[in-house]
Amino acid sequence: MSKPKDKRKALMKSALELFTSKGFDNTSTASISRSAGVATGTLFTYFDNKESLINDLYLETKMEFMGIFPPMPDDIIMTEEVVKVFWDLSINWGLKNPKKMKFIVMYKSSPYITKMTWDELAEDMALLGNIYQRSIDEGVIKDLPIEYLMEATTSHVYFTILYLSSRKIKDQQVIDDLFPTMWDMIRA
Amino acid sequence: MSKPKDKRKALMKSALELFTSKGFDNTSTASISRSAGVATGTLFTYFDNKESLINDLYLETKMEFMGIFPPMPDDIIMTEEVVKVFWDLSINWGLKNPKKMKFIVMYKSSPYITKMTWDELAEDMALLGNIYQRSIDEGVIKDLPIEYLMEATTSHVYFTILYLSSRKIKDQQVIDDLFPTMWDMIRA
Amino acid sequence: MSKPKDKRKALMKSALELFTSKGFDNTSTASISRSAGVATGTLFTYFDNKESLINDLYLETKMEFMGIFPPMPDDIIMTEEVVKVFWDLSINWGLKNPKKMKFIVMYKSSPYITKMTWDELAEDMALLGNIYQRSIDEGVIKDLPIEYLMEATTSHVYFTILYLSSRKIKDQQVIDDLFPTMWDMIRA
Amino acid sequence: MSKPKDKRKALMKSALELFTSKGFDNTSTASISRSAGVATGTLFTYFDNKESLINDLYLETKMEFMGIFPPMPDDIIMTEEVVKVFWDLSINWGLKNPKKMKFIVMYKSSPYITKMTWDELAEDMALLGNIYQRSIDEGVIKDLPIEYLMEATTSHVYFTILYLSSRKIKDQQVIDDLFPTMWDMIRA
DNA sequence: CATGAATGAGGCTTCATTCAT
DNA sequence: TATGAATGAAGCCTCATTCAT
Repeated sequence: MSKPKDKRKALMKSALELFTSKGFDNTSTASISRSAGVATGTLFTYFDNKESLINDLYLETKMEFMGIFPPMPDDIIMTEEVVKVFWDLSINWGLKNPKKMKFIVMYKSSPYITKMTWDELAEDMALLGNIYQRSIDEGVIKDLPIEYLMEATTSHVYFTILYLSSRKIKDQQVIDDLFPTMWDMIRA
Repeated sequence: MSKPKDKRKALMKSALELFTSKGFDNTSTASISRSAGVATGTLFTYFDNKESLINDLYLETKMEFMGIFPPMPDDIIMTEEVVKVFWDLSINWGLKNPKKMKFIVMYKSSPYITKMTWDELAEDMALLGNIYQRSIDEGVIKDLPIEYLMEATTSHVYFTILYLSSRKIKDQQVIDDLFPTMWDMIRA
Repeated sequence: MSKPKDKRKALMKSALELFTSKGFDNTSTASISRSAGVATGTLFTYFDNKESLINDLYLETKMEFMGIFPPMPDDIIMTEEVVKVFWDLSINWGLKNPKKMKFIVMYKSSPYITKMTWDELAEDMALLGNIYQRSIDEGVIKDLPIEYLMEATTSHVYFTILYLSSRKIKDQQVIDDLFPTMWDMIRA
Repeated sequence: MSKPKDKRKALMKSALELFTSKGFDNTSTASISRSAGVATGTLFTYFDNKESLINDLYLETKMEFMGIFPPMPDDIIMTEEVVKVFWDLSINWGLKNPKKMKFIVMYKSSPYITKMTWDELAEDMALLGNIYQRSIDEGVIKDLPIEYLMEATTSHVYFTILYLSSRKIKDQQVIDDLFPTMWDMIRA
């Protein structure tokens, strides 16, 4: 007797696997079901439709990723040490979860982003935005549009993870060595 | 009467338009033909198949982009001034050709890259690689893996174009202001 | 409600009907589905593709045909009486199943024969070959290449069925009268 | 400067080649034109359509085949010697023109036979029919329906040619050895 | 909740034929 | 006559989704 939600998890897992290896459109819902060991119809008892599955998968993956960051004091500023902590946490999570990382990137440049997801992203932005603003005010990072800085750093982190992943590099030393590209990019 | 190759051009144009707005898989060959004002079969007199159309479109777009860079002396080094020239040329072409830019990015992370295209890219890389190597040797940029530096800069340029495009910003002043994120990222 | 496999049977029946009346290439999968009263896609839940449908239809038809012959003692020889039994069984089955007969003939000269089917045929041949060899050794049939004799007789039986079918002749008397053309052809 | 009708001949030749190797439906008119070294449209200046080309090709091939038989006295009878002459002529022509032979067989069991061709065949039949009738009356061949005997012999000749062709056998000795299967089949 | 056979719209591609040059 | 680009109907097949069990 399988626990309730077991099948949902299996479907999510298969979906992640297949979407990242074959792309959204070359992955049929039937293949996801098959790979998860459930019937074709079962997928639709857990998700309204394929798009919904993709969005749910994104939301949960994103939440898992956001969960790795420790709570921050309200008045934190982006010093080199602080940014290095984020860098290490992000890169290491990405290297341990390459498919999840790839999925997040794929999703963001896909036509599946819905309004809901956009709102969700905006929320993240708002929180982070404060930190960036304060850091600019303190003169520790460049005085450029906040959105630009946020997205540029995010983008650079993703890029670095993809670079290391594809070369199967896991050395902390390398991660340390690459950090200055990040920090110099934004520091004042 | 229409000039020869007129239809081919129309198909290319429609394809660029539709692929960038709806994605490769959500763009049917029929919709491309319709949008180009030709019969469904006509597309296949100019391209063997959908994949072939995508590859041709990439190759021609890439060539157009590469064509904007002036010839360089063999012993050129990546000083701030030199990098700034590339930055300006790239960003401005990207802003004038946002769809072409988007298409290039889309293509590179799609499953449509064929061996031919990979070889073509490898060639580009080899040429640029020398410049990076010399610059590292001269101590003007960071001593990090060449591939990392090349891809990171490329990625950052693309990101910046997408950022500016989506906000319809065309100011040279802004482009100048953002340049330090690029240069600081790699300079020694 | 319909019994399981009802649709498969209906598809097979329609396929036999259409293939024999219009040929393989002038029969669309859509027309088969329509004629069977199912949706276009349904055909493909029972058969991988058109070729597969044709092969399955052949295999099942061939098995049905082979099933009409009684088990033979291992040392049987092709005397006139024995050959007459085969003649009667074959012709009568052919007259009762003219479409199936026509289909078997069509299939054998089509490009749809796959390796599997060839192997299957080779097996039949091997079994029959022994009988022919023994009969030659005993001097009851002509001493000619076994393959020639086997194929010539098979071909003559098919021809006779087609001849009688197209004229709607079912008389046992006629079948008896025509038998000597067969027997004289091969007897010593 | 090519003679008029040169292209027509080239088209006929390519058509024979392609039809016999790939079948009617897997041979496009474009491929015939290409193989004949003419433009796609040119085929349609010589033939109304594909079907017409097939019929013309059949008619000409059939006439060539019929032309190999020497004129016969009006009161000829099918003695063993006479039949042997037909057998030798037919088989040898078939072995020298395997594609033409194959084409004739293909055509007869295809959906391309039109009324015109049927009429043409009926004419042949009428002429030959007299010979068969006289031979039956003289008691030299079996007293069976004339059409049956005519078609059975024709069919057996075709079969033998195909058998020998596919095994690349050209020995006159073998042809002689196989003759009794033919003669015994019909002789009284 | 789970199943999986069934649906049918829609996608890619082929090809006989036409027609302006 | 000859050309070959252009046409668009038609073919095979896929797949998200439904629904009776």
